[in-house]
Amino acid sequence: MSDNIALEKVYEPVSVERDVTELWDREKAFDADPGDVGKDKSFVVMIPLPNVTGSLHLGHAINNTLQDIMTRWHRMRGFRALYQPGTDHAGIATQAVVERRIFEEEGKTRHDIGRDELVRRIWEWKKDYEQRILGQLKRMGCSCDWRRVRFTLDDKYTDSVHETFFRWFADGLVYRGERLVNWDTHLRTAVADDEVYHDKIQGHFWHFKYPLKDAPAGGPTHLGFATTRPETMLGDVALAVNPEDDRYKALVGKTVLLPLFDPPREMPIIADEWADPEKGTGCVKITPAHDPNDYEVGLRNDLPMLNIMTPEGKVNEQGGKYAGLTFPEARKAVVADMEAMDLLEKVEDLEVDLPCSDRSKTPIEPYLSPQWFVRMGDVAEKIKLADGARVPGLAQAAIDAVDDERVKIFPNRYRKTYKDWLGEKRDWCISRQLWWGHQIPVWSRQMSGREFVQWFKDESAKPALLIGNMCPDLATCVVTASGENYQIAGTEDAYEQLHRLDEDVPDVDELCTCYVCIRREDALVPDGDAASGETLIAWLERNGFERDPDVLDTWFSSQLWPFATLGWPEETKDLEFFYPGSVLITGRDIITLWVARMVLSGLYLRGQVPFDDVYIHPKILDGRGDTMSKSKGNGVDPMDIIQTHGADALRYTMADMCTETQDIRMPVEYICPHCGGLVDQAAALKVEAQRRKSRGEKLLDKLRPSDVQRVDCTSCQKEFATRWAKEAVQKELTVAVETSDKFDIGRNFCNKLWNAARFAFMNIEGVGCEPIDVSTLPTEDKWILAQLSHTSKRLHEELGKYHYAIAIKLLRDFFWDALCDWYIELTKARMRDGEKGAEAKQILAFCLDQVLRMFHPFMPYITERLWSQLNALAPTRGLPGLAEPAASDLLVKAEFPPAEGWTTLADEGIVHVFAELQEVTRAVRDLKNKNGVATKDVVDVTVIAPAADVDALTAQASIVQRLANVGTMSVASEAERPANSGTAVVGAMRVYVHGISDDAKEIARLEKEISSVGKQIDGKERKLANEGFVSKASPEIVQAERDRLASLLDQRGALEESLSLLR
RNA sequence: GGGCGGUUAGCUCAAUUGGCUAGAGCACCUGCCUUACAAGCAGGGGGUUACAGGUUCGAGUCCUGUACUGCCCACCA
Repeated sequence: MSDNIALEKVYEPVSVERDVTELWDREKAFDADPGDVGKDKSFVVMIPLPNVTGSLHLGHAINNTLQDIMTRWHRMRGFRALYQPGTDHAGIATQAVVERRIFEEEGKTRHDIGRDELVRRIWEWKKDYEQRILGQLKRMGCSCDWRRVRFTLDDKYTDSVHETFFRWFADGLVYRGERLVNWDTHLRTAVADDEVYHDKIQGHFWHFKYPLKDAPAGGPTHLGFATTRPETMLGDVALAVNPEDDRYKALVGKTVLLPLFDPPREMPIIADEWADPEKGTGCVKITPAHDPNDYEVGLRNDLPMLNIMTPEGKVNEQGGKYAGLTFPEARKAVVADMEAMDLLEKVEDLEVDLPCSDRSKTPIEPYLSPQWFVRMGDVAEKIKLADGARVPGLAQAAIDAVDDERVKIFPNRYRKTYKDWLGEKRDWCISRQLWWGHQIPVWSRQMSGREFVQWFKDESAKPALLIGNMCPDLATCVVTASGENYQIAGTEDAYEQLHRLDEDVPDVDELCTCYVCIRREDALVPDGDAASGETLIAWLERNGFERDPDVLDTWFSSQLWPFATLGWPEETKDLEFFYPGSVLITGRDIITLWVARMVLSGLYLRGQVPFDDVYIHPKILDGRGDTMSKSKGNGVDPMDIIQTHGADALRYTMADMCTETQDIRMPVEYICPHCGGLVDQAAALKVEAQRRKSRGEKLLDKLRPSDVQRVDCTSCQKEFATRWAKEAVQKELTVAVETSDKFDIGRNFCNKLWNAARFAFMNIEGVGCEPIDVSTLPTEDKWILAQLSHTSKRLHEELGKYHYAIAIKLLRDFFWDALCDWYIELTKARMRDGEKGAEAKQILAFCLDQVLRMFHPFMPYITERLWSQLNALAPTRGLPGLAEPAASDLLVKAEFPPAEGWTTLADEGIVHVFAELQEVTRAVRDLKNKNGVATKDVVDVTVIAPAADVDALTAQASIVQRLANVGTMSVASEAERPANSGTAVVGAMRVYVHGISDDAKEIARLEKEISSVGKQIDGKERKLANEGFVSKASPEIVQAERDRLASLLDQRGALEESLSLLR
């Protein structure tokens, strides 16, 4: 071995990853700069921005690995590839985490410390976790352009958010509405549907009746109904029956009395489809302000929306004598009072679903509260997109984009998820009663309609000037005024509308709220007196306007990710070149929340879809089949895997397991810090569950990994801590690293690649780059080159379809099976022979060159390291005139093997010839093995083959000789079986391995094989005797079956002949 | 409740429009420390494709139903 081949015998990822990272940093390898539109090709992957709530787990690792594979692949294909990094502020999630922590450590709530202080604390948290996340991404080898890191709350990003809000506001797509929201009475905030989970609890089903007013003679005096939530009866405004229900038809329009009030509240009996005649009495109470279905009924029937709840979850002044009670107290009181009035008929036990807030774990209440919404449905006069196209509505625009395949979704089945959800066209509630996020850029003030008009018309009042002077730059603000009878909105014609107002304002004394939406926080009052330099915001606040305290839903900002990161709303070079992007790679859970919204906002704001493809990848599950998540505490830190197996092994394994249909199960093990033994996490959970049971604890749910703090090592019996343990426990016991033996696959593979390269390096130093005549090459050379070409072509095909697992398997098979196990083994002897070895060395160098290029997107570190070694030892590589890949100092920027393969090398015929030789080789090896002959022992072989093949086989004999340790191999069309030979039949050939068997053994073996072949023959004969098969199956299939039968018959003939000779 | 998946070797997964003897890796068995690699090499055993029907010359693959199981969405007066 030459001195400059200083590679360790075993691949050590730690130092290699460190060195290669330095190299890439130094060379600015991932910097993506815009090129010439139309001339240069762009490839853009936007990272699905991780939340700064916590650090990344393996679920992110697969996501980012798959993104990086695509990015690196395209970069090597000559695209200007941008992999955009960044993080999400993740509103509710982050605020909740920090709040919880503050409460645990200091016993203070957010109200104790105040808005500014809480936000400051969250920024600190963010700084910490953003750094950790970016560090994790770097260590995983993600080739992001690190100069471009963005955060959804940074200043420039906030400009994009305001711009979007402003445009939607101006177009009337953002509106203020009273809506039922999921109200968290503990956090005093609305939470999104997806932040609500449902608990099953044991509840009751109360059957009550309300008395009828003016009950018809002889008719019913009361109307029965049932409820699981009696306290909401305080908000009842009607009873509903089904219009088709004959029992109640006569009562529709009559009045019932709600006797909990004094005097009793009178309510109509209405007909509405919501009432199901099959359920209960067929009569249902309607509480529009506290139930989503009743809300719809209320809208349809023009019922009052009677809110009976305070934000804290108590009964408000609408609740009469119940005001001030909490909802549970009100429930008891209502039931008691109804019972006292003899209006309670019966109580059933019923398991009811209780919606709970994911954040505070307390029950949520449907609550009527003012919120901001984005209109998703179709609008009357169509929406104008940024490119001028008109669409019926935002949701429809996004549906159309998938329908006509401007956006292609892989796998195809997820189109349905996307379209079904958008098809509902539900308006999007974008306001959140939180402190962490983009505060809504709207200031408001109450005033009378008269005052409003006066105020705007007053030339000395700034907003009037704003509107009047500002037409060219209306950009800065839009004013809408909403009252019962009028509404001003829009930009160009707002001024006109305003002036029309004084003529026909119907009720100018009515109070209205004036909302002013600010486009940019730093916008100045354009009053011709610019020297004052007062900002609009300051001006508004000086004039009694107050900013909306709410912040925007976190998805409002993340939907802008594909262009906000590129400088939008400024028309930057980046935006021009890198938008639209190429592919979005993400998990299936955010197809609706994120993907759909990026498409619709991309269309609206840019006139183009944000990406061509969407690839949805499998989920990583733990050993029990649960998805990995922070809240379950079963997420494994990729750093743990990188520490135990290396980043490339992590990536290799992820790609290898990434199939089309199947989620990825990842059993987790702790590595005992004392003895290094592995302890199964699932088993540790069982032990913990037992421990708790024996302590008399009741376990409602199965335990989560985060519930386990201490584990006894099953090998050394010593105790260790998990990463979920309290700090004191972590200090007392040592914390165990988590791992999974799944990653052994990747680690083993890296080691193989490492060692194959070491072998090559020992042989190829200074190898030339001479013209080669393929036709005169030895069979194995032609074969490996044909396989290489084929592999390159197939690799492109599969990666193009996002078939990661198939792609990496192709590569693996080429490298390990073909190159290592056959080609290198075959050429070892040649390599040592200076003269004859030259060609083999050149081909080996070329193959290694190609293998490293093809593997690089999957395993960037190890391949980059080996690449520099290869460059040092054999700087010129290729087959002149046939295959001449461009040289490159850095593999990360090297040219990828061609999409069509190396067509000059694609000799399909040789592949079949070689396959036969492999069969013979295996047969000899098998016979030796079965007869207890050591692999290295040399044996003689006789092959009996059809006369036509004898010459060719004789010529190729050396392949079998070299690989199966064969001394002499004689090939003939006829020969006697040498005494004590082991016999095998391969196709039309008979293989005798001399002197390794005895007749008795051989007879038994042959009989067994004849019977096995016989079974196959029977099957084939039956099939071919079948009229239907022969007449209906395609001719090629039938012919193939005939050929196969013929060869089986030959084989049996040969076996039987051998057998009879033995006897 | 609606939708989308899954159920194939002991384990984790493949199997391109229905068509060679249903394939890999891990684990297991046998033999090898053969000068790149024992994280390796050479061989081997192991499957009534969840169950029940149906379509077809032919079904892991298509259809119907059942049973588990996972995810997404909606909702339960």
